[in-house]
Amino acid sequence: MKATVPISSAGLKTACSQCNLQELCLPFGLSENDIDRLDELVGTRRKIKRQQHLYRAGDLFEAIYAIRAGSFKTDVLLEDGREQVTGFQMTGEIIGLDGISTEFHTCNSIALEDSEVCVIPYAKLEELSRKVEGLQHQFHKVMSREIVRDHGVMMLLGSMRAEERLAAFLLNMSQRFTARGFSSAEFHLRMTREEIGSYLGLKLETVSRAFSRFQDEGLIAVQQKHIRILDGAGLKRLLQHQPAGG
Amino acid sequence: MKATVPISSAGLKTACSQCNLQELCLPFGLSENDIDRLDELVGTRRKIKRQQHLYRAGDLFEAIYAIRAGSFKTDVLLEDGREQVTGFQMTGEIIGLDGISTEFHTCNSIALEDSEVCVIPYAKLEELSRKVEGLQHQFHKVMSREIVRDHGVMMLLGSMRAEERLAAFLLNMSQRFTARGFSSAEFHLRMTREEIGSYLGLKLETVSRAFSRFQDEGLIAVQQKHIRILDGAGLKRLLQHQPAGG
DNA sequence: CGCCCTGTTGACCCATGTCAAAGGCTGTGG
DNA sequence: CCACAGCCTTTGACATGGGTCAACAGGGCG
Repeated sequence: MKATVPISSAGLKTACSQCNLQELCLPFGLSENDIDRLDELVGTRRKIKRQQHLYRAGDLFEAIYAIRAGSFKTDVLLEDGREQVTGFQMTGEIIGLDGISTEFHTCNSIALEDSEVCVIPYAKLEELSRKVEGLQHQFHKVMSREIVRDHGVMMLLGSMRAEERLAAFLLNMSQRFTARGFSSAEFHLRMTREEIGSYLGLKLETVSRAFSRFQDEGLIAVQQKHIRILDGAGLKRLLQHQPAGG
Repeated sequence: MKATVPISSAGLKTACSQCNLQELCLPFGLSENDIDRLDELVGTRRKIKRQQHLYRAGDLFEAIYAIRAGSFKTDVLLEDGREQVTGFQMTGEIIGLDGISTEFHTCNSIALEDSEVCVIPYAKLEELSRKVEGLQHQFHKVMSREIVRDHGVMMLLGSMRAEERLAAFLLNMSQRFTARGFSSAEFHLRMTREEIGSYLGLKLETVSRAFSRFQDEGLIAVQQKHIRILDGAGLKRLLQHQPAGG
């Protein structure tokens, strides 16, 4: 039952103007006119199978990517094998920005499920954003938003205790699913407990125990990767007034 | 003994083309010609006294700043009073990038000593970087470098133990002092143990103890904020092969 | 000169890591 | 369609790194 017509993984033409992810992606806030010009820019799509790398630390940087379907994690590896997951990305989000700095990627990007990205050649993006003010501004916002997000993660890792971190994580996921038109109360996590733990600076057992405790307290219902939020306000309450940890 | 001629804190004209921090700052890599055009852009300088804010979370974002003299910390505050220091900045570094995302700053920037910054009005920067390709590229690199740096901090906070964090911090400071023409082996920290601790996700007592242990082991000599690195290789060794912590 | 802020050190404790075992899901091959 | 293998998750028992609390010391500024 394989596809009888082999489809080149890099052969599909993309069109931002046709895409229903506009609101979440690089075109956000641009005029129709400007979005049409973006179409020139975004070259091809690329399919990435679950567990495969979109790029690796050390790869030459040539393009940034907009996630068209699926989801990814980015991570950094230390020589001794320790892994730090630096983020989870969903549809409409832009990845690869780390590569601009040195012309080489500094982290790995791995698909959490079969996924598809729009390839945005970076040289072309710079060129076009010199002509299209709205694009320039939106691109800067995307980068700045990444910086702000990173600061939030630092806050999480540097100042919050295990349960606060997980609560913040769940609320963040919920909000992002909502923005994509999915239920805010019920969703399917694509990553393992170990990956969540790495992101949150915790061991997988600690993550698992925190899930169990949340469930015992009636805040959520967990079944493997399937999460149902029963008491979002309760989760939010966890984020405040906690005695400072770690 | 006050200055007899009152100097407006915002009245001094800046010139990148004259500045000896070029190599570390926004002009890096630009042609002489392009740097001359930067001079139009960079409006004024502003002096900030020790402990004063350059901007606060919630302030309207209008400009980014290049540090001309002195040093700063940036931090994020939680409602319950917890503070996370997100970075320490030295001469030539650019601060304020967090504000692009929402038009409002999301963190506080506080001078660690009497300092001076060059004010770079953001609207003008976007305008000029549409005309000057090199400036555009350099600005993007600055933002990307901040993202990469943040990932490094996440690694630190998420995967390293207390002594590794401090060793990484000291090596990083050493390297940045070197880049500024100061000794790599001997320097003066501008921040308190508490601020270092907040940055590294540790309590001040833990930072103090780690300093003492490093001293006992002959890796460094500490006297208050004055640090002398005696065995840089030893510090580097601490960063590897450590059993994964926290 | 004295106060206050910063830093150091000790004793104790707790949150989270470590190690271990077992159960459930999923995918694959027979 | 079933059985098996491997991964993921959960849970328990125990260990420990770093937090907490407290006392004190040094240095700089008023």
